[in-house]
Amino acid sequence: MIEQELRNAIAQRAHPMSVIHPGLDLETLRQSCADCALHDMCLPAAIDGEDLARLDRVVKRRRPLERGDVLFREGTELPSLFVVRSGTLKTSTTLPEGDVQILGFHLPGEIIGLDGLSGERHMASAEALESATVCEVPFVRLSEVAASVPGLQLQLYRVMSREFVREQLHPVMMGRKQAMARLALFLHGFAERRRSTGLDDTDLTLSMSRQELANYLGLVIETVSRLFSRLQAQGVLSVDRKRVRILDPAALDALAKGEDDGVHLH
Amino acid sequence: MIEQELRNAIAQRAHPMSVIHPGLDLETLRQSCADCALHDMCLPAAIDGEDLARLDRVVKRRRPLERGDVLFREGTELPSLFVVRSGTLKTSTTLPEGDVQILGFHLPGEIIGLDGLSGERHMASAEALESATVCEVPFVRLSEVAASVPGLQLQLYRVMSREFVREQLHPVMMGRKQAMARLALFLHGFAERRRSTGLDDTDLTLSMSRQELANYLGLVIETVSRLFSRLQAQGVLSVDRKRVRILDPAALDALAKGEDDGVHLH
DNA sequence: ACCTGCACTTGACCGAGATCAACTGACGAT
DNA sequence: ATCGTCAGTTGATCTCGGTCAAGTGCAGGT
Repeated sequence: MIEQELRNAIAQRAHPMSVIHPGLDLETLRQSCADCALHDMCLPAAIDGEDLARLDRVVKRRRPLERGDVLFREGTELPSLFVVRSGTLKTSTTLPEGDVQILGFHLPGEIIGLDGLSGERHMASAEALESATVCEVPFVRLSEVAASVPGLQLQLYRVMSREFVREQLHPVMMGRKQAMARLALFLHGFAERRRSTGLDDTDLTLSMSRQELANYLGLVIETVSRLFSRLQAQGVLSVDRKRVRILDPAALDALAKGEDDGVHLH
Repeated sequence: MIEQELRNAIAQRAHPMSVIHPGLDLETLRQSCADCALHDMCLPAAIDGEDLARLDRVVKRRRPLERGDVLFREGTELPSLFVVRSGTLKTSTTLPEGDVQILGFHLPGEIIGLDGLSGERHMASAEALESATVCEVPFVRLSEVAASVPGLQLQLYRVMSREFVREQLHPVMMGRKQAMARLALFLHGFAERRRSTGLDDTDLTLSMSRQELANYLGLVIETVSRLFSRLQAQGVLSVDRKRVRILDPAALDALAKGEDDGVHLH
């Protein structure tokens, strides 16, 4: 199955090791939307022929990012959408009180920059957590093309809606859940998102720091650390720095639902 | 200033008393987008002439809703956007674990139903908290018109983005803040949203129950009750059932920022 | 006027998670 | 190799908000 092969290809590209070979990335840069392994989850889904070529023309293939590189910063004008092709990025915003809130971590195949689609400016910043590659789609040019390609128009709405719902539900659930359920939910979702792009869903590399993860989950770093220790002690995970292996997915799911974690305190 | 007069008109319409006179609402039903007091914050902003007339043709003016009436339910197909013209509505969704989460309360001038813009089905339910009127815009027809009216297209993106950012930030802040800051933030935002449509921003009628408010804020009902009592004791609010008067807006803002609330415990 | 019911308030207690603080271990520079 | 730094872990204590329980007061029905 050719689609599966493409998925394997992107899986390799997404691996941190791959960016060591610049040749691979140059090849990526030349690639068109038609050949992209992410094709069916990205904007060009259900588009082909001349319409696809028109979309392809407004997509900029950007050069690889290194850890710490900023894709865009809050307040940036002329916003663009970005599609993560490999690596991991984080988006964050500055709350009115001045402290930074991490809004999400973004894996290959995911779209970031929707916060700027009012056409004015980005409300969030995006930064690479490791070596990464992205496609850029300037929003004004995208909406021009979309206006005359109904399929793209629809897919754009669909993608926006998908993100809209995801971004809306996640923090709400986070706010109500116990600390353990939040972490389990995050790990579960992380694994699932990897699986959906054909990556290994049991052997995870958390490219964000404990601090960043804690911030995202609305917890303090000490709590996150304790939770990882507990999950390892219970045999649910094996944790070594950023490398996390899921040993008991069923137990993780149960914890994510806020069920019994085997530690009774009363 | 004619615009101010229109704002006063909508202010009266939004008042619970007004719906007792059906004549007023029938008049509302006949109104076109061009005459609407909400014109400049709604979809037709920056559109006029023939384009506005085309938009007007796809807008259904719905009959008044009573408390408890459901505008749409999760899973509904053929989703529409709705603009609140008077009254208050709530949107809610059912979390995977089965319990209901209130996503927001919606005042005149606000748009709900964006969760369904993938064109498939609504992810949330919307229900009137008191007598209310809304305009309905079937999403498929809106996107047809938008495709050929660049100004509407842009405004649609802008509105979606506005909601996107608002819905994204609020729950995140809620998840991190102390209980008092959450309530203060809610009251502050509520007052501000009323002011933006020309309504009184110190004399609030919270049409949702304590239970609904607690659910929205991620707190239990007892905590919300205690917070109201404390705010009244501190002279920040005067609270009488659903009627809340803001006596000290500055203190409320300070509390919303998570600052000292005058009660030292150490 | 008197129940009855429901929304809300108030109080007593307790536990999950924050805070403060000390410790460990990986990694880079000298 | 040794030090310094910084990320992460672990422990002790405190506190905010949840839980459980009792009390209050408005509203609708007979």
